[in-house]
Amino acid sequence: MTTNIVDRVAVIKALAHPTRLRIAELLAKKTSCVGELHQQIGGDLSTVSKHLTVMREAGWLTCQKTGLHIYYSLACDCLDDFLRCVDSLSTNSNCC
Amino acid sequence: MTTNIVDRVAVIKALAHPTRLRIAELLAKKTSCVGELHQQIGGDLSTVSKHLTVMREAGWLTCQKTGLHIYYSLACDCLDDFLRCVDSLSTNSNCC
DNA sequence: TCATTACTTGGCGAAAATGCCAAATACTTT
DNA sequence: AAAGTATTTGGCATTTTCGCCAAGTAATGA
Repeated sequence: MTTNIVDRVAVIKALAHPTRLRIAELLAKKTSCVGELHQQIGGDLSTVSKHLTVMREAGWLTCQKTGLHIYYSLACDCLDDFLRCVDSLSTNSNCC
Repeated sequence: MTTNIVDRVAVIKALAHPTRLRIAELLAKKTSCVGELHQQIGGDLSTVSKHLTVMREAGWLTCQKTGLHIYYSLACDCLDDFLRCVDSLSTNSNCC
């Protein structure tokens, strides 16, 4: 199958937001439910929930329902590689 | 220095667009000027130019002026790793 | 200097993303 | 069944992004 550029963009876009990137970092450390993430992040709980939906639909997260809680986890083990690449890009370009 | 989440998001966001991702792929194969990229991509030339500015300011691109042309190149060697991570995420999540 | 080629910048309407509130759903406990 | 807890969904105003057009800048050549 051909690598669809639309799917790729959806994945990348799902991390192209400060709150969602923060969520990814938090979930890389510890599987959590929406309420726990909300405590770290602030703002509206429903906003956090919607960010989680975006990330889950893009493929970054898996989730598991246990009683009243829904626990979210990072679905990949490549976030460090991904961010290593991101951090390697210098913003101060000596260009034309 | 602390890794600033705002800078990271700017880098990620710069690739979170179908045309810009396409540009990254094209430039990974071959250093090109705006006109050459425009031939591959279509649309308005000024739009392509603006996408290049976004990518350059984020750090993805370097550029070099030679006469009338401005040649753009990928500034990193980690695009493959980056995309490998992106492609590893399955969209069809078997979640709640 | 004038015309041409290559590219960028300004501006603006259209589309998409964001965040908050209110309401709805789902499960548990009493 | 009713109340309580955890989370999602709907809706909407605000902000951001996008793409095209027109105009501007920069280097080259006649």
